[in-house]
Amino acid sequence: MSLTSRQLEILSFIQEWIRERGFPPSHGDLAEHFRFNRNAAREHLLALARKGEIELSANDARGIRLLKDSAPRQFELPLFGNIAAGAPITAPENAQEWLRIDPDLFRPRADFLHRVDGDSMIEAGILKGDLVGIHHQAEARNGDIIAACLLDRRTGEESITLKRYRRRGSEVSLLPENPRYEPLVIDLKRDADEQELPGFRIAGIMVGLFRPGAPG
Amino acid sequence: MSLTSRQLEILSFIQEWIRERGFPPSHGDLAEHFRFNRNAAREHLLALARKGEIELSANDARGIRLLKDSAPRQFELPLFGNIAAGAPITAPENAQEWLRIDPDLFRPRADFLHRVDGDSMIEAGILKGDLVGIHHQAEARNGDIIAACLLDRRTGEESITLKRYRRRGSEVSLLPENPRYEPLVIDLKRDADEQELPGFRIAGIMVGLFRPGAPG
DNA sequence: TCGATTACTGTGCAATTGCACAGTCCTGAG
DNA sequence: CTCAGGACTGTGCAATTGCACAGTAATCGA
Repeated sequence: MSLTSRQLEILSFIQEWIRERGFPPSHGDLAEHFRFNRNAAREHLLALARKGEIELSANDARGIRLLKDSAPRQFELPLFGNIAAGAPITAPENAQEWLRIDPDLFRPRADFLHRVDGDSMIEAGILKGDLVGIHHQAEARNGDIIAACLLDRRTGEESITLKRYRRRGSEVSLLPENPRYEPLVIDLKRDADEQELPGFRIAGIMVGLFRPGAPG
Repeated sequence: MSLTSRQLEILSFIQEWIRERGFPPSHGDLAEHFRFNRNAAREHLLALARKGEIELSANDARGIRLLKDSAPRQFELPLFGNIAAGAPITAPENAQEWLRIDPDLFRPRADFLHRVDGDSMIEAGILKGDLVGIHHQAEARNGDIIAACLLDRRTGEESITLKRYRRRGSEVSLLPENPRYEPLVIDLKRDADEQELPGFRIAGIMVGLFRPGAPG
């Protein structure tokens, strides 16, 4: 039995709440957040329990247990796809998958993983299919490997690409680590003004990688 | 600040309770189980919070969050050093460290991690300092990257090295992925007989890698 | 058109719950 | 000996909380 979109909203909120605080929300907490009646909260919980998503413990305050995916998210990282239209590309609810890798194994802490889809960074030891750990931050130093977020203004689609970062004045170069590829140069002044250029922002810096599987 | 034995009892009970039910116990639940007053429960919780074991959310029913890891070892991998004398090099009790990475993220499952200490595998995208995931198995196919276990018969020390495996008859070649290094060739027949040669066995095959930190 | 389901509002109650305050008993360090 | 801290008992209160019951409205397949 599948969930309605509203029920999925409620379930996601409960998961998020538990991850953040370590204990489930009460009926009142749900009602306050969604701005509905406490009884509406109760009925949603009953529906989620009926559909096997959660288990309710009768008469116990916050007596909610997540049945699916009950592992603590505290030690997991979200993996994001390459392209997002509309919603921000690195919003937790858009995660393709959650991998049980402790974010604190990276320095600084990783906020999400990104799958590398080409061989443009091969000389930095980053192969196609590798999952790179990214620490969310809007600025980078020269020489950092960054997850660059490029916006195609015609389609509204955002994509993430991994490149070495170099900035001179208002000119940003995104350098591949493979002689067969060309650097991408962006003029921040023009980028801010013109509509034809792809919008650019730094999604974060690379803080490590995970490779599931041996190389060829 | 360390816990008293009583406080440890209480903390263990809370961890167990959460694992079983998915939400923390109330003061009353603690009081009922330990057959003491509800206020005694509260004071124990305050003590645990003071000592940094838990975090309490004021006025929230069951507002307890565990701060230190209660993550099951199930989702962790041991990291082994390079050299072991005497005891088998990959015995869990000799682990340098346990890292929270789900062994099942690798295919096949990883049994331990090994830190790469040179650049002999650089062309396979494996850099110095990388942690490679190894699946325990005694045999390998040609082309597999293996963790080779070499025994120095004079000192009794075992060391692990990562190489690509190739076997022709009784001749095993351990091939680096770097033109500046030479292959290591072992004759299995002579290895079994003579005392001067280093003993060789396959500790396992590489099934992935983890790199904490960005490259240069 | 009917019934089922979803998604709510509104009210009320009894039990649960966190918390405050007042005490007791014991142990170990200064 | 004193004093602090741990480990409790006991009481009381206000807020929180789960839950029951009574409705409303919209949607949707039969």
